[in-house]
Amino acid sequence: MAKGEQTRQAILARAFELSNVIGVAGLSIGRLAESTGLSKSGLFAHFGSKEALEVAVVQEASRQFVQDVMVPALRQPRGEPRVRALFERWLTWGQRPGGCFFVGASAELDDRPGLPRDALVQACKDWIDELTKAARIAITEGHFRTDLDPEQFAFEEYGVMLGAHTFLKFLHDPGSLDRAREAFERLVTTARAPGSRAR
Amino acid sequence: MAKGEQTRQAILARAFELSNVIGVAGLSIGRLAESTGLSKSGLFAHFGSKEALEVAVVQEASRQFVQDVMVPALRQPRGEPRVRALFERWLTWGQRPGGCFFVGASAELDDRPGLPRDALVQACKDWIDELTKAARIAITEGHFRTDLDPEQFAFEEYGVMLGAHTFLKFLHDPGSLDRAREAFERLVTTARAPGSRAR
DNA sequence: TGACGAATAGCACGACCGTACTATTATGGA
DNA sequence: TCCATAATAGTACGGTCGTGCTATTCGTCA
Repeated sequence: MAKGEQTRQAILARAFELSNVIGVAGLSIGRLAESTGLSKSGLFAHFGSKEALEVAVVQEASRQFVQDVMVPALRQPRGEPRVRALFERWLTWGQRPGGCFFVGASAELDDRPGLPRDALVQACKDWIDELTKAARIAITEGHFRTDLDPEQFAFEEYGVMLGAHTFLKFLHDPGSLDRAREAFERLVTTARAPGSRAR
Repeated sequence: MAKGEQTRQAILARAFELSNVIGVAGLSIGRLAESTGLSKSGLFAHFGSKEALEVAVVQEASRQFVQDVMVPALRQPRGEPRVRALFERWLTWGQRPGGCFFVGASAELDDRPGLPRDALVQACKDWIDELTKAARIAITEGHFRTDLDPEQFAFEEYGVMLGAHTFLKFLHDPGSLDRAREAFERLVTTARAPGSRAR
């Protein structure tokens, strides 16, 4: 019983690595089988369908994202420090080979309805929700203006992340990270409460 | 002689429509042939390879983008009005079915080196260049701060566009356009020269 | 240790892909 | 009008895809 779960996890780890580079849709069962040393049918049996495999990959990506980005960032103090931690942790996440899994997968799945897309949308919404909540907390903590719209803040922050990903992975612009950080600073600066200082 | 060019153009127009929705990579010669009423081999003969077809599609997209977005916007007065026109024209362009071709195609091709990718990178760089130049002109016109970094401005503007695309086409957020406009307003506001007023 | 069930492999299938090669039809200038 | 040639169709091939069915190997518990 344990054996099956163990290989399944190994498959998913490899599948996530691969799809981070070549995309969720670009992932094929044959190639994944070859890459894991399993037979095509042996691997297939673990998921039952390509679609189920894709869903599992999205969930594996979410699991790793929560572990690597969310949890550490949420350990930071409430308010601006936490907002900053979320952004910086994402920047690191986005620098793995292939860039941010979710940004890449979003573009692939946006016109392909189905369970994988649904799972991905949920993951992204959760992330944006977290960004929004962090901004809201920064308001209650007195770090950000009381009339700041936290959802708007999250939208713009997400846009900076998308820009960072695109400039880095697509345009191969070496200044991408610096530009993203500067954009983030401008975002935070205009969000600050009058009298609140950088931290 | 004219006949061939004529069908080729018809093919490309249809190919652009299709790939705007299903992606450049998702486009297949068989499906495109069926959709245009040609035979697979008859259509193939016009391009010689799938890759050449993809390059042609990117060029067709660029052609339409220049015609629909760039040219009209560049007819606006130099400075902030032109900056605004570029953004608003893009918003309209991004609302066609499938969203902005370039945003979608960027994610598809970012990990697939080759001529189609090169053509796409060039098109995107041209666009970002145009955004940069417009911001630079706005500085010389006295609309924007003299210490504004036009490239940084373009980066952030591009990020807003990416956000608009993602929130609209992937997250299906109906407030996407308003959020994008608000983000753009914040961008322009902080870019303005002291004493320069909204126009 | 034996046996039962889970895990994996082997193989075949139909579908679609891009791309040759050849045949047919349409076009446009002499 | 005729004919060279461009434009299009027909057909076939090798490859990969997802997936079903059957056989074999392996892990685990009585």
